[in-house]
Amino acid sequence: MAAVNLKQLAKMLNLSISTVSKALRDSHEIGDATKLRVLAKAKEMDYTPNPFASGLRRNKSKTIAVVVPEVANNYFALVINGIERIAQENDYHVLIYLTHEDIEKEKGIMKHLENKRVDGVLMSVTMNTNNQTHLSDFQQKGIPIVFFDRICHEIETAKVTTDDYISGINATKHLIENECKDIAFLSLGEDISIMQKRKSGYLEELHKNNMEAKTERIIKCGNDDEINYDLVKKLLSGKNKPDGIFASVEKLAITTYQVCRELNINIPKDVKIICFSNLETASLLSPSLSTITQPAYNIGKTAAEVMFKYLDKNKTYIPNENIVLQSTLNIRESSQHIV
Amino acid sequence: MAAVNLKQLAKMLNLSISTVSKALRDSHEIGDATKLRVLAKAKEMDYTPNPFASGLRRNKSKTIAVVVPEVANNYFALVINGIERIAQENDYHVLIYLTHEDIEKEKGIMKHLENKRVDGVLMSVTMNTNNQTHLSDFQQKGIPIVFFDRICHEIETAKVTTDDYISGINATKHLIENECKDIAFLSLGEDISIMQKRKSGYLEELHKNNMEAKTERIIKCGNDDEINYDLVKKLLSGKNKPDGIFASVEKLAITTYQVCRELNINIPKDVKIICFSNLETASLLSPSLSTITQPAYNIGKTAAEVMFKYLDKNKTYIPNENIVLQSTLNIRESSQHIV
DNA sequence: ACTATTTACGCAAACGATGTAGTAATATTA
DNA sequence: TAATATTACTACATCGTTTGCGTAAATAGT
Repeated sequence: MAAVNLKQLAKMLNLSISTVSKALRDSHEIGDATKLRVLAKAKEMDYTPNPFASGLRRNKSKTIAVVVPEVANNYFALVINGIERIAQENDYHVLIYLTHEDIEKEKGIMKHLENKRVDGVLMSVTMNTNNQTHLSDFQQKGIPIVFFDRICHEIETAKVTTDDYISGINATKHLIENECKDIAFLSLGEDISIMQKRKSGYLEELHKNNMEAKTERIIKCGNDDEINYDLVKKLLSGKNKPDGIFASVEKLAITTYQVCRELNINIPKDVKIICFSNLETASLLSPSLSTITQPAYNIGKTAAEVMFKYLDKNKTYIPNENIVLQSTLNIRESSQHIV
Repeated sequence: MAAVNLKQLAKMLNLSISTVSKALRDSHEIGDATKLRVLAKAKEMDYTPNPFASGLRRNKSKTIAVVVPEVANNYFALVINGIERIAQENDYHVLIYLTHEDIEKEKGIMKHLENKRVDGVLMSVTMNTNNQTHLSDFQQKGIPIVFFDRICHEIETAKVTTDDYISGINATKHLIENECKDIAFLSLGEDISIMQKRKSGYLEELHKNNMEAKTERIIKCGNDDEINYDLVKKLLSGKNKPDGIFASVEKLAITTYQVCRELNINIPKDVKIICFSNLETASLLSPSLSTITQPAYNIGKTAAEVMFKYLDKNKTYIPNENIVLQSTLNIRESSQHIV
């Protein structure tokens, strides 16, 4: 019942503690016969080393942390899936922390992690993270960070993102090709780089098509669904409403669907919609939702792989590197012009 | 930059290590003036205790594990959300492990956790967990488990579930009231208790209405989406098809929607559907999906609260307790008879 | 004034694993 | 055969905290 430790194993085998320890770690200092005896006994006794003792001694936690805004979100859930897969393969454990888009919570979490509880952190910052001192402070403590998607440019490390600028262009272009003359952009916050890029793509494509980029068409949504609902409702009320909507994140598209339902606005006839999304049921919605889909699972997998590449080498410093994966455009009914 | 430890703090303050340690833990053995000095210096130096050292010494990890089949699933994601909330409140950390419905992986994970890496485990077993020796073995090591939703009856501990039997009855009753004469039940595996209960409710209600419960109407689906697709396709092909479907989990309802789309079967005219689901977009599907919705966030919250109730008291043994929360029935288009 | 108690602190032994340095015994080489 | 190298092990200090015990000084009790 009670877990055996090295001391007890050693006594059983009439060996010293260090011999047992070395035998288990397959040290060249130990004879083959002894190694076999030790291994057999360890297996019999179901010995597994105490993670706190070895963590303390070796200054290694065999644990990484994932810090994300939320988990009840197809995108982040898939990312976590990918991370967990790689972590299991590397015999690592995964701690999860949710910021709920609250920068104060993010700061608190990073403070909590500073004491070497984890060997590395994979993270996507909150929509409100406009200051990175808590992140650079953290890095100073010698724990590496790898960012994905919602990255922090100012921090020197590896960053895994998707081709958001191109995707922004493509989505906008697609709406324009489907006869949209007045396209609104639903943004989540405005500080984070990913939003800047998506918006830049949108603005660039408008410009290219000699379409006016009106500031009132850029809606700064936030973390409160009700406020977002009102913002979108306001956008779509009255006669001067857009005929196309580019939602920068999934939940804003869902909100838009709900608003359209309330206001009896027909998608795609009255307004066309496209958004970034990993929604499984996008094709089953009414109407089916056109999406730019990020390779979420692979983003998680890649971020974790980069992290382990350095952890394996015991390198706590990760040089700047931008890994860009491609999103795919899935055209469905919500964005298509009906002839 | 480098983290300070007690020894360094002690030297700075001209105190012994133990005095500093006790001061920080607010021991009555230390004078108030000294406490203040220590606290101030600790704050100044940004001291935070090494979790491995104190974990080793106190045999406490301040960490719980969540073991679930998957995370890219609205239900489990919400549960994790609830758990994480309570964990943060209790100053605990949350490790996450995914079994992907693989019982061997589940066993491996439990083995990994046996060495006191965590103070407790919150879990939902895989659909294939028909044997609980790895779980009772785990419990024997003195680490408490709390089950939620996919519980293991044979293990004595606290279990948080929903009223699945009643929900099974209500869903079936609803379909019958909407003119269904031949209702199929899509099951996920058959071993786990939650499925038994949902199925029992279904069978009971059929019986009550003098409807035949044909075994070929109980479809045993599994973890492979393609196989499930074929099973459902077979069910809905040919003339002898059911006019009602009760899907025991969300993903099987989605599969059914996809099959119906391929086979040009009209929901709800040709076949009515209801399922257990936490899908945010249920009301936006075409047709909108009737669901039994479990209070996922609260399930996670409750399970975590029960766990901490015992962890706080340093009790590793949790007596049997069944906490049952209520699901809600959300009737939408997919299950309604059109007059 | 002398013992008993309280206060405020330090010493040192854990916790369990790891790794360096040391040591017998055997094997190799000049 | 003596000097050297190798093999196979053990002893011990260490990682950073916690905590039981000891103790000197201050306070209280008689």
